[in-house]
Amino acid sequence: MAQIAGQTPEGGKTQRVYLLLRDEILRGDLATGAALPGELRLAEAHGVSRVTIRRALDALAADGLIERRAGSGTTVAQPAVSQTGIAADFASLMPQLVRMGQETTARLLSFGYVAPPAGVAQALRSEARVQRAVRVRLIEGVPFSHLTTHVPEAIAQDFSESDLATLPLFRLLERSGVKVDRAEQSLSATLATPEVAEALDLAPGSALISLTRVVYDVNDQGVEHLAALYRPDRFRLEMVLNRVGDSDTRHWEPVLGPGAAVANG
Amino acid sequence: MAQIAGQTPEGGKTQRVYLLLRDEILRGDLATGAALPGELRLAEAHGVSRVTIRRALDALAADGLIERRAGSGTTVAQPAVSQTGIAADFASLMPQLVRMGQETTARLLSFGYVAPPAGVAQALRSEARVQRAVRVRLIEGVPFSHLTTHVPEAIAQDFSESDLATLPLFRLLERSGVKVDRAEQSLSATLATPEVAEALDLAPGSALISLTRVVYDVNDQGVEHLAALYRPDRFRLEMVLNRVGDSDTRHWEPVLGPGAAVANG
DNA sequence: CAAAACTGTATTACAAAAAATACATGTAGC
DNA sequence: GCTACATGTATTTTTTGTAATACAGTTTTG
Repeated sequence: MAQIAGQTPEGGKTQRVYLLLRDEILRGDLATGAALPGELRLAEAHGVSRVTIRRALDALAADGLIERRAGSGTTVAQPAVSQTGIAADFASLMPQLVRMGQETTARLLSFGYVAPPAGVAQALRSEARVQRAVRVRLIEGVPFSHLTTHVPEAIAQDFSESDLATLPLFRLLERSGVKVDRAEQSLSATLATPEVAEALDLAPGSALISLTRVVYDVNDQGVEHLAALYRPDRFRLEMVLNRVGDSDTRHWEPVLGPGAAVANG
Repeated sequence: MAQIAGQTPEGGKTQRVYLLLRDEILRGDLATGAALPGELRLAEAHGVSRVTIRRALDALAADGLIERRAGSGTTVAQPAVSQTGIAADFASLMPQLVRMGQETTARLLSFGYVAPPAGVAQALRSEARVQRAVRVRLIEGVPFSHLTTHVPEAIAQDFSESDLATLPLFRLLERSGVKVDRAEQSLSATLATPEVAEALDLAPGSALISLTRVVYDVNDQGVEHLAALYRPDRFRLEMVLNRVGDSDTRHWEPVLGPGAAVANG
Protein backbone atom coordinates (compact mmCIF):
# COMPACT_ATOMS: atom_id res chain seq x y z
CA MET A 1 0.00 0.00 0.00
CA ALA A 2 1.25 3.42 -0.88
CA GLN A 3 2.11 5.52 2.11
CA ILE A 4 1.01 8.69 0.50
CA ALA A 5 -1.98 8.20 -1.70
CA GLY A 6 -1.39 8.64 -5.34
CA GLN A 7 -3.71 11.51 -5.96
CA THR A 8 -3.60 13.23 -2.62
CA PRO A 9 -2.31 16.76 -2.93
CA GLU A 10 0.69 17.15 -0.72
CA GLY A 11 -0.11 18.31 2.72
CA GLY A 12 -3.38 20.14 2.27
CA LYS A 13 -6.67 19.66 4.00
CA THR A 14 -7.41 16.72 1.80
CA GLN A 15 -4.37 14.86 3.03
CA ARG A 16 -5.08 15.73 6.62
CA VAL A 17 -8.52 14.18 6.32
CA TYR A 18 -7.04 11.27 4.42
CA LEU A 19 -4.47 10.57 7.12
CA LEU A 20 -7.07 10.87 9.83
CA LEU A 21 -9.48 8.47 8.20
CA ARG A 22 -6.75 6.04 7.31
CA ASP A 23 -5.58 6.10 10.90
CA GLU A 24 -9.04 5.23 12.10
CA ILE A 25 -9.44 2.41 9.65
CA LEU A 26 -6.05 0.79 10.18
CA ARG A 27 -6.43 1.11 13.91
CA GLY A 28 -9.57 -0.93 13.66
CA ASP A 29 -11.88 1.67 15.13
CA LEU A 30 -13.94 1.03 12.08
CA ALA A 31 -14.37 -2.65 11.52
CA THR A 32 -14.28 -4.39 8.18
CA GLY A 33 -17.52 -3.98 6.37
CA ALA A 34 -18.62 -1.23 8.69
CA ALA A 35 -20.22 1.73 7.03
CA LEU A 36 -18.56 5.10 7.19
CA PRO A 37 -20.65 8.15 7.87
CA GLY A 38 -22.02 9.76 4.73
CA GLU A 39 -19.93 12.25 2.84
CA LEU A 40 -22.06 15.06 4.11
CA ARG A 41 -21.69 14.00 7.69
CA LEU A 42 -17.94 13.57 7.30
CA ALA A 43 -17.67 16.98 5.73
CA GLU A 44 -19.40 18.58 8.65
CA ALA A 45 -17.44 16.61 11.23
CA HIS A 46 -14.10 17.56 9.72
CA GLY A 47 -15.10 21.09 8.99
CA VAL A 48 -14.36 20.87 5.30
CA SER A 49 -16.41 20.82 2.16
CA ARG A 50 -17.87 17.72 0.70
CA VAL A 51 -15.54 17.86 -2.27
CA THR A 52 -12.55 17.66 0.03
CA ILE A 53 -13.96 14.66 1.83
CA ARG A 54 -14.56 13.18 -1.55
CA ARG A 55 -10.96 13.61 -2.56
CA ALA A 56 -9.79 11.97 0.64
CA LEU A 57 -12.17 9.07 0.07
CA ASP A 58 -10.91 8.78 -3.48
CA ALA A 59 -7.41 8.33 -2.12
CA LEU A 60 -8.55 5.76 0.42
CA ALA A 61 -10.39 3.89 -2.29
CA ALA A 62 -7.27 3.98 -4.45
CA ASP A 63 -5.42 2.39 -1.53
CA GLY A 64 -8.07 -0.28 -1.41
CA LEU A 65 -9.02 0.61 2.13
CA ILE A 66 -12.63 1.42 1.42
CA GLU A 67 -15.33 0.41 -0.99
CA ARG A 68 -17.92 2.82 -2.22
CA ARG A 69 -21.28 2.01 -3.67
CA ALA A 70 -23.55 4.70 -4.92
CA GLY A 71 -26.69 4.88 -2.90
CA SER A 72 -25.49 2.31 -0.43
CA GLY A 73 -22.63 4.09 1.20
CA THR A 74 -18.94 3.66 1.88
CA THR A 75 -17.63 0.68 3.78
CA VAL A 76 -14.28 -0.44 5.12
CA ALA A 77 -12.65 -2.99 2.86
CA GLN A 78 -9.36 -3.89 4.50
CA PRO A 79 -9.22 -6.57 7.13
CA ALA A 80 -9.15 -4.18 10.05
CA VAL A 81 -6.60 -6.03 12.10
CA SER A 82 -3.76 -5.92 9.65
CA GLN A 83 -1.43 -5.85 12.60
CA THR A 84 1.40 -7.49 10.80
CA GLY A 85 3.71 -5.23 12.73
CA ILE A 86 6.09 -6.05 15.47
CA ALA A 87 5.00 -6.44 19.01
CA ALA A 88 7.28 -5.44 21.82
CA ASP A 89 6.95 -6.25 25.44
CA PHE A 90 7.59 -3.29 27.65
CA ALA A 91 6.67 -4.78 30.95
CA SER A 92 9.75 -6.83 31.46
CA LEU A 93 12.62 -4.99 29.93
CA MET A 94 13.33 -2.49 27.32
CA PRO A 95 10.81 -2.18 24.59
CA GLN A 96 12.78 -4.82 22.85
CA LEU A 97 11.62 -6.73 19.92
CA VAL A 98 10.15 -10.11 20.49
CA ARG A 99 11.95 -11.53 17.53
CA MET A 100 15.11 -9.54 17.21
CA GLY A 101 18.40 -10.27 15.64
CA GLN A 102 18.40 -11.77 12.21
CA GLU A 103 15.20 -10.26 11.10
CA THR A 104 16.02 -6.64 11.68
CA THR A 105 18.71 -4.53 10.14
CA ALA A 106 19.86 -0.99 10.66
CA ARG A 107 20.82 1.85 8.38
CA LEU A 108 23.09 4.61 9.61
CA LEU A 109 21.76 7.96 8.47
CA SER A 110 24.06 10.32 10.29
CA PHE A 111 27.15 10.10 12.43
CA GLY A 112 29.40 12.59 14.15
CA TYR A 113 30.57 14.31 17.29
CA VAL A 114 28.72 17.37 18.47
CA ALA A 115 28.11 19.56 21.47
CA PRO A 116 25.15 18.03 23.30
CA PRO A 117 21.75 19.57 22.65
CA ALA A 118 20.19 21.06 25.76
CA GLY A 119 17.94 18.12 26.47
CA VAL A 120 20.75 15.63 26.17
CA ALA A 121 23.17 17.69 28.25
CA GLN A 122 20.60 17.95 30.98
CA ALA A 123 19.84 14.25 30.95
CA LEU A 124 23.47 13.19 30.91
CA ARG A 125 24.37 15.96 33.33
CA SER A 126 27.37 16.93 31.28
CA GLU A 127 28.28 19.48 28.66
CA ALA A 128 31.05 17.30 27.24
CA ARG A 129 30.99 16.49 23.59
CA VAL A 130 28.92 13.52 22.53
CA GLN A 131 28.78 11.08 19.68
CA ARG A 132 25.55 11.48 17.80
CA ALA A 133 24.18 8.76 15.57
CA VAL A 134 20.91 8.56 13.72
CA ARG A 135 19.78 5.16 12.61
CA VAL A 136 16.75 3.60 11.03
CA ARG A 137 15.84 0.09 11.92
CA LEU A 138 14.09 -2.11 9.41
CA ILE A 139 12.33 -5.39 9.57
CA GLU A 140 12.27 -7.37 6.38
CA GLY A 141 13.34 -4.30 4.55
CA VAL A 142 10.63 -1.97 5.80
CA PRO A 143 11.59 0.76 8.24
CA PHE A 144 9.78 0.90 11.55
CA SER A 145 11.91 2.93 13.90
CA HIS A 146 14.06 6.03 13.85
CA LEU A 147 16.73 6.13 16.53
CA THR A 148 18.82 9.08 17.61
CA THR A 149 21.50 8.26 20.16
CA HIS A 150 23.90 10.46 22.08
CA VAL A 151 26.81 8.90 23.89
CA PRO A 152 29.61 10.72 25.74
CA GLU A 153 32.66 10.98 23.53
CA ALA A 154 34.88 9.22 26.03
CA ILE A 155 32.79 6.10 25.86
CA ALA A 156 31.87 6.25 22.24
CA GLN A 157 35.41 6.36 20.93
CA ASP A 158 35.36 2.63 20.63
CA PHE A 159 32.45 2.60 18.24
CA SER A 160 33.09 2.75 14.58
CA GLU A 161 30.50 3.71 12.05
CA SER A 162 30.21 0.17 10.86
CA ASP A 163 29.69 -0.97 14.44
CA LEU A 164 26.69 1.30 14.66
CA ALA A 165 25.32 0.10 11.39
CA THR A 166 25.30 -3.47 12.55
CA LEU A 167 25.26 -3.87 16.32
CA PRO A 168 22.73 -2.57 18.81
CA LEU A 169 24.17 0.27 20.78
CA PHE A 170 23.63 -1.69 23.90
CA ARG A 171 26.16 -4.31 23.04
CA LEU A 172 28.63 -1.62 22.11
CA LEU A 173 28.29 -0.05 25.52
CA GLU A 174 28.95 -3.30 27.29
CA ARG A 175 31.83 -4.03 24.98
CA SER A 176 33.37 -0.75 26.06
CA GLY A 177 33.31 -1.87 29.64
CA VAL A 178 30.46 0.32 30.73
CA LYS A 179 28.74 -1.04 33.82
CA VAL A 180 25.13 -0.29 33.18
CA ASP A 181 23.04 0.19 36.29
CA ARG A 182 19.63 1.55 35.41
CA ALA A 183 17.63 3.38 32.82
CA GLU A 184 14.88 5.91 32.88
CA GLN A 185 12.49 6.06 30.03
CA SER A 186 9.51 8.06 29.04
CA LEU A 187 6.86 7.33 26.49
CA SER A 188 4.87 9.76 24.45
CA ALA A 189 3.49 10.52 21.01
CA THR A 190 4.60 13.00 18.42
CA LEU A 191 4.21 14.04 14.81
CA ALA A 192 6.52 12.98 12.02
CA THR A 193 8.72 15.80 10.83
CA PRO A 194 9.62 15.81 7.15
CA GLU A 195 13.02 14.39 7.98
CA VAL A 196 11.87 11.36 9.94
CA ALA A 197 8.86 11.01 7.69
CA GLU A 198 11.15 10.41 4.78
CA ALA A 199 13.34 8.02 6.74
CA LEU A 200 10.33 6.00 7.85
CA ASP A 201 8.58 6.21 4.51
CA LEU A 202 5.42 7.93 5.63
CA ALA A 203 3.68 11.24 5.28
CA PRO A 204 4.83 14.21 7.35
CA GLY A 205 2.33 14.82 10.11
CA SER A 206 1.72 11.14 10.80
CA ALA A 207 1.55 10.05 14.42
CA LEU A 208 4.56 8.34 15.94
CA ILE A 209 5.30 6.62 19.22
CA SER A 210 8.08 8.45 20.94
CA LEU A 211 10.37 6.87 23.49
CA THR A 212 13.14 8.67 25.31
CA ARG A 213 15.58 6.68 27.34
CA VAL A 214 18.53 7.63 29.47
CA VAL A 215 20.88 4.91 30.62
CA TYR A 216 23.10 5.38 33.66
CA ASP A 217 26.10 3.39 34.81
CA VAL A 218 26.91 2.28 38.33
CA ASN A 219 28.56 5.65 39.00
CA ASP A 220 25.27 7.34 38.28
CA GLN A 221 26.70 8.81 35.14
CA GLY A 222 24.65 9.05 31.97
CA VAL A 223 26.08 6.82 29.28
CA GLU A 224 23.40 6.86 26.63
CA HIS A 225 20.56 9.09 25.56
CA LEU A 226 18.14 7.58 23.11
CA ALA A 227 15.30 9.25 21.32
CA ALA A 228 13.34 6.65 19.45
CA LEU A 229 10.40 7.10 17.12
CA TYR A 230 8.25 4.15 16.09
CA ARG A 231 5.70 3.73 13.38
CA PRO A 232 2.54 2.81 15.26
CA ASP A 233 1.30 0.64 12.41
CA ARG A 234 4.42 -1.50 12.52
CA PHE A 235 5.28 -1.44 16.15
CA ARG A 236 3.26 -1.69 19.29
CA LEU A 237 4.05 -1.93 22.93
CA GLU A 238 2.12 -4.60 24.74
CA MET A 239 1.98 -5.80 28.28
CA VAL A 240 0.06 -8.15 30.48
CA LEU A 241 -0.79 -7.29 34.05
CA ASN A 242 -1.85 -9.64 36.77
CA ARG A 243 -4.04 -8.72 39.67
CA VAL A 244 -2.23 -10.16 42.66
CA GLY A 245 -2.33 -10.09 46.42
CA ASP A 246 -5.10 -10.34 48.98
CA SER A 247 -7.86 -7.88 49.72
CA ASP A 248 -5.89 -5.02 51.18
CA THR A 249 -2.73 -5.55 49.25
CA ARG A 250 -4.35 -6.20 45.91
CA HIS A 251 -2.55 -4.50 43.10
CA TRP A 252 -1.36 -4.92 39.54
CA GLU A 253 1.91 -6.47 38.62
CA PRO A 254 3.42 -6.72 35.18
CA VAL A 255 3.98 -10.17 33.81
CA LEU A 256 7.62 -10.42 32.95
CA GLY A 257 8.44 -11.38 29.41
CA PRO A 258 9.82 -14.72 28.40
CA GLY A 259 13.43 -14.32 27.39
CA ALA A 260 16.16 -12.02 28.48
CA ALA A 261 17.67 -11.39 25.10
CA VAL A 262 18.55 -7.75 25.24
CA ALA A 263 18.44 -5.64 22.19
CA ASN A 264 17.48 -2.22 21.12
CA GLY A 265 14.47 -1.45 18.98
CA MET B 1 -1.42 29.47 25.53
CA ALA B 2 -3.95 29.07 22.79
CA GLN B 3 -4.13 25.58 21.43
CA ILE B 4 -4.96 26.71 17.97
CA ALA B 5 -3.05 29.78 17.05
CA GLY B 6 -5.11 32.87 16.54
CA GLN B 7 -4.21 33.54 12.97
CA THR B 8 -3.61 30.05 11.70
CA PRO B 9 -6.03 29.17 8.91
CA GLU B 10 -7.90 26.09 9.89
CA GLY B 11 -6.27 22.92 8.83
CA GLY B 12 -4.18 24.00 5.88
CA LYS B 13 -0.50 23.53 5.24
CA THR B 14 0.24 26.44 7.49
CA GLN B 15 -1.31 24.75 10.45
CA ARG B 16 0.39 21.49 9.71
CA VAL B 17 3.76 23.21 9.79
CA TYR B 18 2.72 25.15 12.86
CA LEU B 19 1.78 22.00 14.75
CA LEU B 20 4.98 20.28 13.70
CA LEU B 21 7.21 23.09 14.82
CA ARG B 22 5.32 23.60 18.03
CA ASP B 23 5.66 19.91 18.74
CA GLU B 24 9.40 20.13 18.30
CA ILE B 25 9.71 23.15 20.53
CA LEU B 26 7.53 21.93 23.36
CA ARG B 27 9.20 18.56 23.27
CA GLY B 28 12.48 20.28 23.91
CA ASP B 29 14.19 19.13 20.76
CA LEU B 30 14.99 22.76 20.26
CA ALA B 31 16.38 24.28 23.42
CA THR B 32 15.52 27.70 24.73
CA GLY B 33 17.48 30.34 22.94
CA ALA B 34 18.44 27.96 20.20
CA ALA B 35 18.22 29.33 16.71
CA LEU B 36 15.75 27.86 14.29
CA PRO B 37 16.79 27.22 10.73
CA GLY B 38 16.18 30.15 8.43
CA GLU B 39 12.80 30.59 6.84
CA LEU B 40 14.19 29.51 3.53
CA ARG B 41 15.66 26.36 4.95
CA LEU B 42 12.45 25.54 6.77
CA ALA B 43 10.46 26.09 3.62
CA GLU B 44 12.59 23.66 1.74
CA ALA B 45 12.58 21.09 4.53
CA HIS B 46 8.82 21.13 4.82
CA GLY B 47 8.21 21.32 1.13
CA VAL B 48 6.22 24.50 1.31
CA SER B 49 6.73 28.08 0.28
CA ARG B 50 8.40 30.66 2.45
CA VAL B 51 5.14 32.50 2.92
CA THR B 52 3.60 29.43 4.51
CA ILE B 53 6.54 28.97 6.85
CA ARG B 54 6.20 32.63 7.66
CA ARG B 55 2.56 32.27 8.60
CA ALA B 56 3.36 29.33 10.84
CA LEU B 57 6.13 31.30 12.51
CA ASP B 58 3.73 34.21 12.96
CA ALA B 59 1.41 31.91 14.86
CA LEU B 60 4.25 30.56 16.99
CA ALA B 61 5.38 34.09 17.74
CA ALA B 62 1.81 35.00 18.70
CA ASP B 63 1.89 32.07 21.13
CA GLY B 64 5.09 33.44 22.57
CA LEU B 65 7.01 30.33 21.68
CA ILE B 66 9.55 32.00 19.46
CA GLU B 67 11.22 35.36 19.09
CA ARG B 68 12.09 36.80 15.75
CA ARG B 69 14.60 39.47 14.99
CA ALA B 70 15.00 40.85 11.54
CA GLY B 71 18.39 40.02 10.17
CA SER B 72 19.38 37.95 13.16
CA GLY B 73 17.10 35.01 13.00
CA THR B 74 14.41 33.22 14.98
CA THR B 75 15.04 31.72 18.38
CA VAL B 76 13.07 29.61 20.82
CA ALA B 77 11.59 31.69 23.61
CA GLN B 78 9.73 29.27 25.81
CA PRO B 79 11.50 27.42 28.58
CA ALA B 80 11.86 24.18 26.70
CA VAL B 81 11.01 21.83 29.50
CA SER B 82 7.57 23.11 30.30
CA GLN B 83 6.62 19.63 31.36
CA THR B 84 3.96 20.72 33.77
CA GLY B 85 1.96 17.71 32.75
CA ILE B 86 1.10 14.63 34.68
CA ALA B 87 3.48 11.76 34.99
CA ALA B 88 2.20 8.25 35.19
CA ASP B 89 4.08 5.16 36.13
CA PHE B 90 3.42 2.26 33.86
CA ALA B 91 5.94 -0.15 35.19
CA SER B 92 4.09 -1.17 38.27
CA LEU B 93 0.44 -1.01 37.51
CA MET B 94 -1.93 0.62 35.21
CA PRO B 95 -0.84 3.87 33.71
CA GLN B 96 -2.43 5.43 36.67
CA LEU B 97 -1.86 8.92 37.83
CA VAL B 98 0.69 9.48 40.46
CA ARG B 99 -1.53 11.95 42.20
CA MET B 100 -5.04 10.87 41.52
CA GLY B 101 -8.28 11.45 43.26
CA GLN B 102 -9.07 14.95 44.33
CA GLU B 103 -7.11 16.64 41.64
CA THR B 104 -8.78 15.09 38.65
CA THR B 105 -12.37 15.21 37.59
CA ALA B 106 -14.31 13.57 34.82
CA ARG B 107 -16.91 14.72 32.37
CA LEU B 108 -19.31 12.25 30.81
CA LEU B 109 -19.67 12.97 27.12
CA SER B 110 -21.75 10.06 25.99
CA PHE B 111 -23.54 7.16 27.55
CA GLY B 112 -25.66 4.31 26.31
CA TYR B 113 -26.05 0.65 25.45
CA VAL B 114 -24.98 -0.53 22.04
CA ALA B 115 -24.02 -3.56 20.06
CA PRO B 116 -20.27 -3.97 20.50
CA PRO B 117 -18.06 -2.65 17.71
CA ALA B 118 -16.03 -5.36 16.04
CA GLY B 119 -12.85 -4.65 17.94
CA VAL B 120 -14.60 -4.70 21.27
CA ALA B 121 -16.58 -7.82 20.50
CA GLN B 122 -13.40 -9.59 19.50
CA ALA B 123 -11.56 -8.50 22.62
CA LEU B 124 -14.37 -9.38 24.97
CA ARG B 125 -15.12 -12.53 23.00
CA SER B 126 -18.81 -11.80 23.06
CA GLU B 127 -21.43 -10.24 20.84
CA ALA B 128 -23.66 -9.33 23.75
CA ARG B 129 -24.73 -5.75 24.16
CA VAL B 130 -22.38 -3.48 26.02
CA GLN B 131 -22.53 -0.26 27.92
CA ARG B 132 -20.58 2.41 26.17
CA ALA B 133 -19.34 5.50 27.95
CA VAL B 134 -17.14 8.28 26.71
CA ARG B 135 -15.48 10.44 29.31
CA VAL B 136 -12.95 13.20 29.44
CA ARG B 137 -10.70 13.44 32.42
CA LEU B 138 -9.43 16.79 33.54
CA ILE B 139 -6.78 17.92 35.93
CA GLU B 140 -7.29 21.32 37.43
CA GLY B 141 -9.90 22.02 34.85
CA VAL B 142 -7.81 21.18 31.80
CA PRO B 143 -8.61 18.03 29.86
CA PHE B 144 -5.83 15.53 29.36
CA SER B 145 -7.45 12.24 28.51
CA HIS B 146 -10.33 10.91 26.45
CA LEU B 147 -11.67 7.57 27.60
CA THR B 148 -14.03 5.26 25.80
CA THR B 149 -15.12 2.25 27.80
CA HIS B 150 -17.19 -0.77 26.86
CA VAL B 151 -18.54 -3.03 29.57
CA PRO B 152 -20.87 -6.03 29.11
CA GLU B 153 -24.41 -5.01 29.86
CA ALA B 154 -24.83 -7.64 32.54
CA ILE B 155 -22.06 -6.13 34.60
CA ALA B 156 -22.69 -2.54 33.79
CA GLN B 157 -26.28 -2.50 34.92
CA ASP B 158 -25.16 -1.38 38.33
CA PHE B 159 -23.50 1.78 37.02
CA SER B 160 -25.52 4.90 36.79
CA GLU B 161 -24.54 7.85 34.69
CA SER B 162 -23.57 9.81 37.73
CA ASP B 163 -21.39 6.95 38.89
CA LEU B 164 -19.46 7.19 35.69
CA ALA B 165 -19.11 10.92 35.99
CA THR B 166 -17.50 10.62 39.37
CA LEU B 167 -15.92 7.25 40.04
CA PRO B 168 -13.20 5.46 38.11
CA LEU B 169 -14.63 2.54 36.22
CA PHE B 170 -12.35 0.27 38.09
CA ARG B 171 -14.03 0.86 41.39
CA LEU B 172 -17.38 0.33 39.78
CA LEU B 173 -16.31 -3.05 38.51
CA GLU B 174 -15.17 -4.19 41.90
CA ARG B 175 -18.30 -2.80 43.46
CA SER B 176 -20.28 -5.00 41.12
CA GLY B 177 -18.52 -8.05 42.45
CA VAL B 178 -16.33 -8.64 39.44
CA LYS B 179 -13.26 -10.65 40.30
CA VAL B 180 -10.59 -9.08 38.18
CA ASP B 181 -7.77 -11.36 37.21
CA ARG B 182 -5.58 -9.78 34.58
CA ALA B 183 -5.41 -7.14 31.94
CA GLU B 184 -3.82 -6.86 28.54
CA GLN B 185 -2.87 -3.49 27.26
CA SER B 186 -1.30 -2.06 24.22
CA LEU B 187 0.28 1.29 23.64
CA SER B 188 0.46 3.27 20.48
CA ALA B 189 0.12 6.71 18.95
CA THR B 190 -2.62 8.20 16.85
CA LEU B 191 -3.96 11.42 15.41
CA ALA B 192 -6.68 13.49 17.03
CA THR B 193 -9.95 13.24 15.15
CA PRO B 194 -12.15 16.34 15.14
CA GLU B 195 -14.32 14.80 17.81
CA VAL B 196 -11.61 14.04 20.35
CA ALA B 197 -9.74 17.15 19.34
CA GLU B 198 -12.63 19.23 20.50
CA ALA B 199 -13.02 17.26 23.70
CA LEU B 200 -9.35 17.64 24.52
CA ASP B 201 -9.15 21.23 23.37
CA LEU B 202 -6.54 20.82 20.69
CA ALA B 203 -6.22 20.96 16.95
CA PRO B 204 -7.39 18.04 14.82
CA GLY B 205 -4.36 16.16 13.58
CA SER B 206 -2.40 16.53 16.79
CA ALA B 207 -0.53 13.50 18.08
CA LEU B 208 -2.02 11.51 20.92
CA ILE B 209 -0.87 8.65 23.07
CA SER B 210 -3.23 5.75 22.59
CA LEU B 211 -3.75 3.03 25.14
CA THR B 212 -6.05 0.07 24.70
CA ARG B 213 -6.77 -2.14 27.64
CA VAL B 214 -8.83 -5.24 28.06
CA VAL B 215 -9.56 -6.47 31.57
CA TYR B 216 -10.49 -10.08 32.24
CA ASP B 217 -12.02 -11.67 35.31
CA VAL B 218 -11.04 -14.95 36.94
CA ASN B 219 -13.33 -16.82 34.54
CA ASP B 220 -11.29 -15.47 31.66
CA GLN B 221 -14.19 -13.35 30.59
CA GLY B 222 -13.66 -9.83 29.31
CA VAL B 223 -15.20 -7.31 31.66
CA GLU B 224 -13.88 -4.02 30.36
CA HIS B 225 -12.54 -2.62 27.16
CA LEU B 226 -10.87 0.74 27.42
CA ALA B 227 -9.63 2.93 24.62
CA ALA B 228 -7.79 5.86 26.12
CA LEU B 229 -6.26 8.83 24.37
CA TYR B 230 -3.84 11.11 26.18
CA ARG B 231 -2.52 14.54 25.36
CA PRO B 232 1.24 14.01 25.19
CA ASP B 233 1.94 17.50 26.48
CA ARG B 234 -0.03 16.87 29.63
CA PHE B 235 0.56 13.22 30.23
CA ARG B 236 3.58 11.03 29.98
CA LEU B 237 4.33 7.45 30.81
CA GLU B 238 7.54 7.01 32.69
CA MET B 239 9.39 4.05 34.06
CA VAL B 240 12.65 3.15 35.70
CA LEU B 241 14.46 -0.03 34.89
CA ASN B 242 17.18 -1.72 36.87
CA ARG B 243 19.88 -3.88 35.45
CA VAL B 244 19.91 -6.92 37.68
CA GLY B 245 21.39 -10.37 37.86
CA ASP B 246 24.84 -11.78 37.26
CA SER B 247 26.75 -12.13 34.03
CA ASP B 248 24.64 -14.71 32.25
CA THR B 249 21.34 -13.81 33.78
CA ARG B 250 21.70 -10.06 33.51
CA HIS B 251 18.55 -8.40 32.38
CA TRP B 252 16.31 -5.42 32.94
CA GLU B 253 13.61 -5.31 35.51
CA PRO B 254 11.06 -2.58 36.03
CA VAL B 255 11.17 -0.76 39.32
CA LEU B 256 7.75 -1.10 40.84
CA GLY B 257 6.02 2.09 41.79
CA PRO B 258 5.53 3.23 45.34
CA GLY B 259 1.86 2.96 46.20
CA ALA B 260 -0.81 0.56 45.18
CA ALA B 261 -3.62 3.04 44.90
CA VAL B 262 -5.46 1.91 41.88
CA ALA B 263 -7.22 4.31 39.65
CA ASN B 264 -7.88 4.92 36.05
CA GLY B 265 -6.34 7.73 34.03
C1' DC C 1 -44.96 -1.13 -6.93
C1' DA C 2 -43.91 3.60 -6.41
C1' DA C 3 -42.56 7.39 -3.71
C1' DA C 4 -39.45 9.19 -0.48
C1' DA C 5 -35.20 9.61 1.55
C1' DC C 6 -31.05 8.34 1.75
C1' DT C 7 -26.45 7.37 -0.55
C1' DG C 8 -22.50 8.49 -4.06
C1' DT C 9 -21.26 10.99 -8.80
C1' DA C 10 -20.23 14.87 -11.62
C1' DT C 11 -19.69 19.67 -13.23
C1' DT C 12 -19.65 24.33 -12.67
C1' DA C 13 -18.29 29.01 -11.06
C1' DC C 14 -16.06 31.13 -7.23
C1' DA C 15 -13.14 32.13 -3.03
C1' DA C 16 -9.16 31.25 -0.43
C1' DA C 17 -4.73 29.63 0.35
C1' DA C 18 -0.21 28.79 -1.21
C1' DA C 19 3.66 29.51 -4.50
C1' DA C 20 6.79 32.27 -6.95
C1' DT C 21 9.09 36.39 -7.49
C1' DA C 22 11.18 40.57 -6.48
C1' DC C 23 12.94 43.79 -3.43
C1' DA C 24 13.59 46.27 1.10
C1' DT C 25 15.57 46.20 5.68
C1' DG C 26 18.16 44.58 9.71
C1' DT C 27 22.34 42.12 11.85
C1' DA C 28 26.71 40.00 12.28
C1' DG C 29 31.33 39.02 10.79
C1' DC C 30 35.23 40.08 8.13
C1' DG D 1 31.95 49.47 4.76
C1' DC D 2 31.30 45.42 2.30
C1' DT D 3 29.34 40.95 2.27
C1' DA D 4 26.47 37.18 3.52
C1' DC D 5 22.45 35.95 5.34
C1' DA D 6 18.67 36.71 8.07
C1' DT D 7 13.71 38.64 8.47
C1' DG D 8 10.15 41.89 6.54
C1' DT D 9 7.04 43.37 2.72
C1' DA D 10 4.56 43.52 -1.59
C1' DT D 11 2.66 41.72 -6.00
C1' DT D 12 1.27 38.32 -9.23
C1' DT D 13 0.24 33.66 -10.58
C1' DT D 14 -1.12 29.08 -9.59
C1' DT D 15 -3.10 25.61 -6.89
C1' DT D 16 -6.33 24.09 -3.71
C1' DG D 17 -10.56 24.21 -1.40
C1' DT D 18 -15.55 25.81 -1.40
C1' DA D 19 -20.36 26.21 -2.67
C1' DA D 20 -24.13 25.23 -5.51
C1' DT D 21 -26.51 22.46 -8.56
C1' DA D 22 -28.12 18.61 -11.10
C1' DC D 23 -28.04 13.66 -11.53
C1' DA D 24 -27.91 8.54 -10.62
C1' DG D 25 -28.01 4.26 -7.82
C1' DT D 26 -30.01 1.84 -3.24
C1' DT D 27 -32.74 1.16 0.36
C1' DT D 28 -36.82 1.92 2.98
C1' DT D 29 -41.52 2.52 3.50
C1' DG D 30 -46.29 3.20 2.72
